[in-house]
Amino acid sequence: MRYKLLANGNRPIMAYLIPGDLCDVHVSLLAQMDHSIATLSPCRIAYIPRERIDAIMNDHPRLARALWWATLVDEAILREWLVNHAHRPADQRLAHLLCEILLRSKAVGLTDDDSFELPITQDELGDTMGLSTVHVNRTIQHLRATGLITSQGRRVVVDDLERLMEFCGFNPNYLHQQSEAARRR
Amino acid sequence: MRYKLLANGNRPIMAYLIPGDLCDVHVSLLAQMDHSIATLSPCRIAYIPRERIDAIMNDHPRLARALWWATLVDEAILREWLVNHAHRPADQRLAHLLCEILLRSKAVGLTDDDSFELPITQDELGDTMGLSTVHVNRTIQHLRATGLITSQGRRVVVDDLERLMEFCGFNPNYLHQQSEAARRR
DNA sequence: CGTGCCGTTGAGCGTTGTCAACCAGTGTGG
DNA sequence: CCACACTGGTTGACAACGCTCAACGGCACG
Repeated sequence: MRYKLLANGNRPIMAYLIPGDLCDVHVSLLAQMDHSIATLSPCRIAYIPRERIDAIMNDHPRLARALWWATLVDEAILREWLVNHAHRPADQRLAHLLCEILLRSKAVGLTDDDSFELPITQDELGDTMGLSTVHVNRTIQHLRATGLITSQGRRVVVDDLERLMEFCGFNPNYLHQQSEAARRR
Repeated sequence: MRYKLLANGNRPIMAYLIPGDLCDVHVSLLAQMDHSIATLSPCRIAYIPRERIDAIMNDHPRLARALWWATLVDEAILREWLVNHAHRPADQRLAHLLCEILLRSKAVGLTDDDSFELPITQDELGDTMGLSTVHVNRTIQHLRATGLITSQGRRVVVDDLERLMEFCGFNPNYLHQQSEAARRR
């Protein structure tokens, strides 16, 4: 995850990185890091030396383009989070976050029939959505009561993805998950 | 500004573009636009054809790098907005937004001794920060009463920037406004 | 002199936060 | 094997922040 530490004791979480995501191109381009990165579960991490990125920029314009593309997708996700945090009530906010995690996990083959492992505590969900732990808990119960999700321990099951997306106004286009062919038109 | 239109009638504003900002590199890289762009005041806009961007990517790695850099700064700003929207109360949220607009305007020479024109209605500020117009109004009055800002019509005057930044916990590092020399280290 | 936009104010309500406590599961050391 | 501590989830009561609804005033524009 990406996070910051605030003077008031809050620890806002600003992004979840799932397997396959680039996490740190910033380091080679920006002079200083403006946030921190931490793991929420055991991770395997590939290290790409700065010189390698430089070399790609110089000699491989198509790869450079792809890297830039990845940054633009991250940006799109951030914009959607912004919308989600500031303009939707807690229940839709949580539902929206779950939809995104489900679709992104699915894209890398980490789901099992619209159910997935969520290695995130309710406290961390609160830090992500700007809600208190208590309210996150009640919101989860609300979604369960409405039949929108089922959860056993860390496993979240979405029985009817269409309905969940409908509930929170989820439009997946911001994830830009089309095939490369479609992307180049 | 960048904005979206939601089914529930909201119109979240996700970014303000000030003179000199790139507004639309997305078009040449992402297959579809996931948000809209509109002007809040009269603007002069430079159009860069898609082929020109392609050419830069292929033949001018240093320019390509600079474009990518600009994207990363946009991303950093989005992250900070995310923090601001989800983790600060209304008064600090507004103060933080004003600090950012002031610093970004100052960087392009649009300020006059820590005062600047803000061509944004209270309604639009509400759409930006996820607050109702009424509450934005009361928040502005609160900042005025505390002596943190003065405003005459569209003009906002910050008498004591240090104090305003202190009030909202503003850390300007996310704007990455160092000189190019510092940036390359 | 109307019309419309923007800012302002008041009253009442609802969502969410805080505080405090309790419970279940898990790992640890005696 | 059993206390013990610790983490994460759950619940209740109450307060606060921010929203909605409704109305009004100033100002620009035609």
